Amino acid sequence: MYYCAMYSKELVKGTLKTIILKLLEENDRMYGYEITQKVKELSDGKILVKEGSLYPALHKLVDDGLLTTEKESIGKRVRIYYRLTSDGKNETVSRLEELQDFIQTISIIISPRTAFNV
Amino acid sequence: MYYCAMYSKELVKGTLKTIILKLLEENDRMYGYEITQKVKELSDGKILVKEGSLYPALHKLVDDGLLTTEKESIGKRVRIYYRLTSDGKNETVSRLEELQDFIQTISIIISPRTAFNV
DNA sequence: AAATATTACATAGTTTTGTTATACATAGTA
DNA sequence: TACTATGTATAACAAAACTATGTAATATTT
Repeated sequence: MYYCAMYSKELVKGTLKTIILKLLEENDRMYGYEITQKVKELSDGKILVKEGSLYPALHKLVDDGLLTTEKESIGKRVRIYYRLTSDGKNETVSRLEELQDFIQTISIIISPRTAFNV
Repeated sequence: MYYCAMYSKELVKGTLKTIILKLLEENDRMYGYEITQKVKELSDGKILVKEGSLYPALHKLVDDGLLTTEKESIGKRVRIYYRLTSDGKNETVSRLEELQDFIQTISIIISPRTAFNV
């Protein structure tokens, strides 16, 4: 499982935590594997989150007080659900605003410019 | 001078080389300092490329055969112009396509979803 | 019944990328 | 004189994600 199958590694960097926060904003609570599948689905298989990326990121978000965890037993298996804290909700909003602004800036830079519109 | 003044560091990562290539695609040849100023201008001061980011990136692009250099003396000062090679032109096109595709994917992921449009 | 794939979490080691800080040097301005 | 702008350069460090690996339960296929 790869965080990036279609896109070069560098390109995708820095968006994972924001994506996690965004998904938790609209899904109340999710567990790790569920997040990987949701990203895969939404990106049409173009972004495949690896465990080696996901779990460190989730643990960091918990350490930073943005997420809380709830352990749940599914048969003999343990599942760890993640949920946004109040701080996490605020952080999600500001990170999404930043990402949207960044996308707009990058779009301007890489959009074609000619002698007419410079 | 910072590569990222307004945006969190992680977010901006991975786009610098593509930005450099794009600027050289439309400007025939540019020197380092000129690139930093152009990015600053186009991003409205939101992306400030640092020397420590720029020159290693430029050298890497030269090593990879995507750019060639031309030294020029301006008074007693030496200025190094960079220009796309044939490979560099091809690489620019594919990198721009990839970045545009990626932006679209990310936009889908972070766009609001409700019970109505899932 | 055995083999394989999927679900589910976890981490050590490495690589990539960019930043911070610093260095050298010329030219213009307060 | 000191500061700012122009101009190139690199060593040391930090952040982020990847590769590879490990454990283990469940479901599916052969």
